[in-house]
Amino acid sequence: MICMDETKAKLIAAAGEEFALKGFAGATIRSISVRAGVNIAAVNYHFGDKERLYEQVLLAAQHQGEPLVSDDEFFVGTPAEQLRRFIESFLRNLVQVGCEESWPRTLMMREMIQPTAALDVVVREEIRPRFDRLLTILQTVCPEADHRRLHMLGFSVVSQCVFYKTCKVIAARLIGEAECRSLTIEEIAEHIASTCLAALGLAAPLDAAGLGPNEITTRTGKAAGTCRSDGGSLEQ
Amino acid sequence: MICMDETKAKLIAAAGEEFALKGFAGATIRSISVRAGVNIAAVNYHFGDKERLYEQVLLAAQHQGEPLVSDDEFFVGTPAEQLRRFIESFLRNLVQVGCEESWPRTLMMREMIQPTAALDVVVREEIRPRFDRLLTILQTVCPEADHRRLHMLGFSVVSQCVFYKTCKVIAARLIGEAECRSLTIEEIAEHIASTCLAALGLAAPLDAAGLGPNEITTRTGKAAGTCRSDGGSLEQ
DNA sequence: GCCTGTTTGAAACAAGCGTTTGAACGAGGC
DNA sequence: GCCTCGTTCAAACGCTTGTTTCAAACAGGC
Repeated sequence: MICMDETKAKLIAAAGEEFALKGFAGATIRSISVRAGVNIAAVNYHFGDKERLYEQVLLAAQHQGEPLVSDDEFFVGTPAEQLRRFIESFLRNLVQVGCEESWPRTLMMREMIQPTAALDVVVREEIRPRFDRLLTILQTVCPEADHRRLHMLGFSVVSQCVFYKTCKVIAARLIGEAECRSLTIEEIAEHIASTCLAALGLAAPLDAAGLGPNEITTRTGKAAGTCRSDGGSLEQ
Repeated sequence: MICMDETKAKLIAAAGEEFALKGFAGATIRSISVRAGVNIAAVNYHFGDKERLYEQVLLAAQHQGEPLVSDDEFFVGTPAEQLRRFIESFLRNLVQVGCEESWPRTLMMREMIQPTAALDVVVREEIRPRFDRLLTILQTVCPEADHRRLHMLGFSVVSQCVFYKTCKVIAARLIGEAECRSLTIEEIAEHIASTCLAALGLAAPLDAAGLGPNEITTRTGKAAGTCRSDGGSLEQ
């Protein structure tokens, strides 16, 4: 009884990376054991079999992100400010969890293709609370919208964030590895936030918002007629 | 020499579904052969080995979607109309290709997690041409935007479409299987298009656009100060 | 120091994998 | 009719997989 918990922890960490990298079927308990630096039999001794190891890995991955802040901490400032904060923390949480190319989120992507029972748990305990809060923000902005519309609005917000995780390899091939790596979380968050706020009418439209305040009224004629009298400042 | 091409085609179709469902490592050439209704040895005879079968499947998947229309056919109407058409055809192409839960797109999702050399080919021949056209539309709308901004704008558009494929299982768990299935491609496309157009200043903001024209000026005070004098009609 | 229960180690297990084999099959040319 | 060539088939081949085994190593209680 020297270091049972240490062996278990090493196995879960190694298995997380292996499963994320090669998938459940592709990863072997031999390669996992080697990566963890423990004996093959340890998997069977501590977890029973490969499948139960995978379950434990998913449960562990679930708790790797930032913990949910309290409602009082979350709903401060204007809806626009809340949305900005939501987007930035969501984005940050997506990209850099656990590092090693964020294996908990990669595992999540695999669950989206081939869901197991663990996905329901993660959605219930991690994803839905955050999504409900987003819906609350959106409802204060669009009190007339029905459920379907609110849901699609919520999807519009999260989809733009999730994209930079799920489609990263394609984005890199489209705009080049260099430019893709040079995009900071702050820059992306700022873009997504101003896009959503502009769509919701809480900020000036995008082509104007991207410029300095002095240039906002000097557009070249495309989309003429749209009002942008307030120069991109946030309301409320 | 009875039906060699037929056997190859059956194998590729069956392998596509199996690889999409279980991944490269998870699918066995035995299960593929059974699904195709051919002998196991046919895989080795026609393709050499499992890996080269996978390559052929990806190449075949690539040509399953709608073919690229000509520039003359694509760039008709106002930029707003072009964007609407792009979004709807892109969305339609994403969701219902090849049916059987769109295995070519599912295979693509697996490539995003574990890219092979085939991904570069697909990006070069299928994805980049479409993305470049989207950028062209966006550039006519935002002539002042630099490359980085245009790229992020493009990502904002495609991400909202891609979401309904990549994150479908989570979306279904969030809003319920019933509501998720009831969302039509037309409805989603309309939502995404009006979101993007509103963000770009080519349409009225979303909360207004979702209502009838007579209700647009009677909002309840949230986000007061935003201009919506033109009542949601499209410009240009 | 010895016993007890827990944890590790190297080796072996059956099962399933991708792949190969060699015979059988069937259509066309002579 | 017979030979040839491309294709299919059932069976077998190694090899790797997940899993099990059993002896050795270990800390703590007496």
